[in-house]
Amino acid sequence: MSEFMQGWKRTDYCTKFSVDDVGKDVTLMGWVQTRRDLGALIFVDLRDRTGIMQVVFDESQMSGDFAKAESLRNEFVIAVKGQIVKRDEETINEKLPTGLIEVKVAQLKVLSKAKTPPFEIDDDSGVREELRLKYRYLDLRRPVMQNNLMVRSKISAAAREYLTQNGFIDIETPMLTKSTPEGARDYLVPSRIHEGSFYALPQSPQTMKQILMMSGLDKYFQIVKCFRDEDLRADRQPEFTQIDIEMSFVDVDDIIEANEGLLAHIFKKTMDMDIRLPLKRLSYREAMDRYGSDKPDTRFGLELIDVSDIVQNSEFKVFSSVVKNGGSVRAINAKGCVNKFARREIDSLVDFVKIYGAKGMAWISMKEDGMQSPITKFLSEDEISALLKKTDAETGDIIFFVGDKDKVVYDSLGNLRLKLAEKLELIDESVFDLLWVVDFPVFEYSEEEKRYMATHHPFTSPKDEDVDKLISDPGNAYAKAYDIVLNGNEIGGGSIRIHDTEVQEKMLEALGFSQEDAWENFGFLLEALKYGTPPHGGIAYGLDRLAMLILGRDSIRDVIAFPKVQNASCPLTSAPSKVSAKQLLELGLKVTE
RNA sequence: GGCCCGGUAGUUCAGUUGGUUUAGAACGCUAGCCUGUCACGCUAGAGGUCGAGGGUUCGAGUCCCUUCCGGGUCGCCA
Repeated sequence: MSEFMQGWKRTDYCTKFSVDDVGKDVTLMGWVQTRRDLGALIFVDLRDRTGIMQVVFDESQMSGDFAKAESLRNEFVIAVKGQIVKRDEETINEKLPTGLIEVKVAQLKVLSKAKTPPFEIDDDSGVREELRLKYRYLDLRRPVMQNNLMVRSKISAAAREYLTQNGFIDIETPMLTKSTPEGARDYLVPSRIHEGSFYALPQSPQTMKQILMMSGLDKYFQIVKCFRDEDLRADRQPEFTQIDIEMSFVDVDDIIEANEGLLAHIFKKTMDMDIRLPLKRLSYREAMDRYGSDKPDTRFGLELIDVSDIVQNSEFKVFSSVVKNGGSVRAINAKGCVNKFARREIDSLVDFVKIYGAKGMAWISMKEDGMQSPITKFLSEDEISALLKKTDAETGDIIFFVGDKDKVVYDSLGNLRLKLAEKLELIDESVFDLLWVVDFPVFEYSEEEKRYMATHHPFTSPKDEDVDKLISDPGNAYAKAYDIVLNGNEIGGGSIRIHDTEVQEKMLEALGFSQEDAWENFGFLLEALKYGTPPHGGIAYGLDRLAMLILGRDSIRDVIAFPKVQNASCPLTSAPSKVSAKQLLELGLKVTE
């Protein structure tokens, strides 16, 4: 049976002692990391969240407690009373920060025994994640995971500190709220009182924070959980945390400026890193044309080159027809890669771009003994030399070409660019590359739904000069929207919102809402707009993703204490689960097997 | 929903062309010995439905089919 504390008080964490404390009587508590049993002498590495202290049990100097010491096993929770002593010269452990000292134990309490854990609690255990998540409490004992959560805590503390000091008010918004069309699928919560009706968990507090601006609260922030019932990814969870911000009487530059201050504060406080302000800004158009992505990683080159004009009248129909149909042909020059990619690897890159909808990928390999390419035989000499000139092709290079609709070209080459950079190890992992992408289009055309969809969301303000284009020329309307990008990852995004009823109604009309639907879904917002709305806008950061990048992790799950796996279940609790017939009946739901 | 990768002692893995015995190794675990270990050491030992089900075969961890689980990704994520 476990022993009890019985008045024992922990003097301090295991690593808070040094040679200055030699001779002191202390009480330490923690977990048994390892035990080294030499017979009449037992060493235990005692672990807590700060690290390790070696404690020594010497049979000749302990009475009944020595038998207890012999029974200790890994992950037992113990309390020891003893004296800090200096280690002999030859027994100093330089690997431990506390390696100059140890605790000579006089008394031991076994506060809790432990089963043998299913995996070892150390940093380099490459244990199946499934198992780690099932026994998350053991996984979280690992120093690396404890550090992840502590750094995450520092990030949110730094954000809270900066925002509070700059006059932002922390306001909570409801978790049980109204389902909205557009955007992600909602998590729904059935109402007991209103049979057949549902609350939705918020995808973001978007409309609420706008209403707070209409309420005159001016500067708002919240570090808040959001929910989206969509498929998971390495950097996407169904519930995640946003640093959500909104300000009144501002335009794009004001928000960007305030957020650069916030980012600088976070990087300073969490990593002691100074970031150079103002940050780079790229327009959406430029980002797409140069990098094929609206979240470009600009830590390396391999930029896209538009060669549409060269091939638009070519006999090579694969290229000329896509240009005539409004698409484009673009290229990436993989400098000096002729000898790095064998034919088989080029073929696998061709397969790679097919993931993104490309029907194929052409290439010209600039070998020393001449060009090798599946397409040069279809092109005229003039076309070939123009292509080589425009792509700056030299001996040793491989030029890749994709011709298709712009979206496919951007997706394929944008991702090929990242793939090449990874294969060629072009990325300096120690660099933090922050930039703004601005001037997003208001709409994207959805082939699937045969209508325009909001690139950002339906409350995003068009640029002042593009208001009239919402209906007349939606494809060419640009928005006061911006994303903040870190190393090729979108870590936040926002916009100036529409603060005018008429513009908001036009926007909803352009998105295909009837007057009636618009009012049914967003009536509360449309009505509120009419009562005096300040120009306002804001931003929301993905805290999990930011923490992941700052910590250099590949998975968002490593910075979330209790994440869900790919099928959106929780291995620890087994959520989601069946509920009782009684619970279902109370909701007016049918009970089925 | 599609595509790709994976699942073999508690853990991480090896397991050749389908055939050497009772499917191995390391770590972990159990027991014994050990007063200066810190990757403690030494000795002995336990531990397996090869994810599951079906099939082919004289013979399946290995080949085929189905299925479950995990990871990555496309679609999706205003």
